[in-house]
Amino acid sequence: MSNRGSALSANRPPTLEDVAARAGVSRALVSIVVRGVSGASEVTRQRVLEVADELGYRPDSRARLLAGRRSRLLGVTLALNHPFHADLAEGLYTAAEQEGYEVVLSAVTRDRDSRRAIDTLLDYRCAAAVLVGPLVREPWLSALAERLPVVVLGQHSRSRAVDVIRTADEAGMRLGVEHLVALGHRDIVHVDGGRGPGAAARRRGYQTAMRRHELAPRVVAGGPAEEDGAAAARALHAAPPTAVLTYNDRCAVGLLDVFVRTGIVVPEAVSVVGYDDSQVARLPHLRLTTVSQDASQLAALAVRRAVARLDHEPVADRELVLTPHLVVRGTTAPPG
Amino acid sequence: MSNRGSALSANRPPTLEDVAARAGVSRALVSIVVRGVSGASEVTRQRVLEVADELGYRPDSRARLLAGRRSRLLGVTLALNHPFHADLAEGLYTAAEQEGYEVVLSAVTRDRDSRRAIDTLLDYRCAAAVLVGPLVREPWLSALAERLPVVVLGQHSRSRAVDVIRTADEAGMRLGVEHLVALGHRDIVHVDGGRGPGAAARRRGYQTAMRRHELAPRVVAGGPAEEDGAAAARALHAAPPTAVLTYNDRCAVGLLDVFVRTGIVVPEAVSVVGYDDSQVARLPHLRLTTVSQDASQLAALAVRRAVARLDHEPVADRELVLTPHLVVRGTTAPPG
DNA sequence: TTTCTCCCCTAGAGCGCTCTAGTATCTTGA
DNA sequence: TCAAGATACTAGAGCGCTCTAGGGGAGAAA
Repeated sequence: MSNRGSALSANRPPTLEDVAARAGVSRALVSIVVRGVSGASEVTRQRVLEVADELGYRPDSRARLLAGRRSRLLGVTLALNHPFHADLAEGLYTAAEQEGYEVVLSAVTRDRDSRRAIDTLLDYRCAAAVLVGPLVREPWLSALAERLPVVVLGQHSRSRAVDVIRTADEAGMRLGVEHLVALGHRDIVHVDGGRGPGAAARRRGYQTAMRRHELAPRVVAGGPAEEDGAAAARALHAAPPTAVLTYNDRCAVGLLDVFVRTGIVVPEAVSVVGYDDSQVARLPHLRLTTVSQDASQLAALAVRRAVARLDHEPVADRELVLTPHLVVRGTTAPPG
Repeated sequence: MSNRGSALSANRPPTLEDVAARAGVSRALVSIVVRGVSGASEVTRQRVLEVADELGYRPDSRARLLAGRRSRLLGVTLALNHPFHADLAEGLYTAAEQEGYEVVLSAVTRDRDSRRAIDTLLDYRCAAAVLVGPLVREPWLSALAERLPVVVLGQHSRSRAVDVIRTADEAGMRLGVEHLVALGHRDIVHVDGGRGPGAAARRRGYQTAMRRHELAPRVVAGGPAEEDGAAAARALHAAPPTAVLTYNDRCAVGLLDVFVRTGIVVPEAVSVVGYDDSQVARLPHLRLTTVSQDASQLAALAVRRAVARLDHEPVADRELVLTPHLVVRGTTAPPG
């Protein structure tokens, strides 16, 4: 906002050199001050910061990244347009900042696959990668993990080369089943996630919990998106159960929509439980009962883990599994 | 994948220097080859590329960005979790690649405002900024535009300092109104977007179009999200119109949901038109009639404009306004 | 032959920063 | 009094690349 009277050429943003010249100290000292490390007297520190502010100095990320021994850059892949990923990304930004790291996002889209997304991160020479988006297949994942610490966030991975931070999907489904059973339901269907991340575990958790209550599991093919839930709802129309647990919230939304349209009243006729507690679940007109994964905690742990690896701290377990909890809202009730 | 037998130290990724040494040429020549510019014979070009591939060489973005005169980096702000923004981002990636630019995303979240997001982009010294996410207020926007070319994408801006690529919101609403009028509707309500981007223009477009048909405009307060549409639906319950145009698709989804729940059948009792043609509108169970903004074209034009500014090409108009078109799906029909 | 091009290639500076090694100054203790 | 240690600061190398200036050799023109 100021920049007045300085000897800066043209429109070029001020550099350390400019600040140093104006403050009458060396470039190295300014570097020390702006990084906030020790080695400068309080008096000079103040003066340098003042000058920096006056010139509108902002450190150049590229140069900083290039010069530093450790890169302090966290690469994140994610699928845009996925509410839960958005929640995680939000948490990652916050957590990374607290640890003194920067975040660079790389989106996975229809014509930009995970490998492309990861390559971009690699080109930035980020210190560690957090994979929120779809994973790359095994030989690639391990190869990646050889180059930098890799944290898989929010989904399971067989790979023994990466860290995994996720919630216990089986336990989550059990919570859902138990809630419904406690309400008096016995005819409980699971609309699954097919081959989606975590789908197998959730299916398994559902089946185990059902058997524990001596109930017959009934799985209907679903998927990760609204349309999959909608399709499942239509498939269920002939013989609707009294309750449904879906693979995720988006799936639940599609299912709910078709239910409502076809005159199946929720929760009076059918109870519905989602999974993720993403922002849609909290919408006042939906009020979806759902299994909550604490996105910000997951994100914080992922960042922590990445930093731990970078600092070569000892890590007890590759996999960190959080216990989810159930958020009861308006889509579940005793069977009518 | 190879890297065998090279004299590379430890785990350090190969550099230009490594490739040059192995190929027996200078660093500069390798640079020429990997950048794909002229100045190398076909024979050496092949050999260098072979060696580069063999070593698994990938250029270091940080260094490349730092050394180059022009940065070839396009900064993009966006709100995660907004379907239309995701569509735009997807288009930006594709378009930027074609122009030989890289994209860096900076998310705007609840505790990371637009200014923070933009500062991050600035720290990367990107060549130009494309603002998809919420805008910063005026003094800031102009100040930003003084430092680099700024393209506002998908929304209006008063600022004369920035380029704007968007669709004609007024025309879009007129299309919606005209479609409904042609179907025989006369009692048409607009659920508006409040102070959201483009909301004023859409409201105006609706009002103008209604008056042109000698119909009385009726605007109900809405907003950008599902819950706003839902609230509007409840507000309309006492005296439902025969048709509704909403501010955007998300708003329409919330509205539809409440309509369906309260027994208002769409499109038989009420027709609904959304805005954006985002991915939700295309969901098979929704099949939302909506005003389509061609995200990939918008994105391509935004990139084109940014590059034009960087190349100092003459630009006719600061603002480029595309004509939207209507996508008729299943939520509109003649009044019952 | 000489000179002028053109083509292929290299040397080396420099982008803005970090970080190691070192210098100068000030304390402190015996 | 001087050595020993802090403390405050600086010089300068180097991160991996791009890009300008220029070298050298081959072929064309004079």
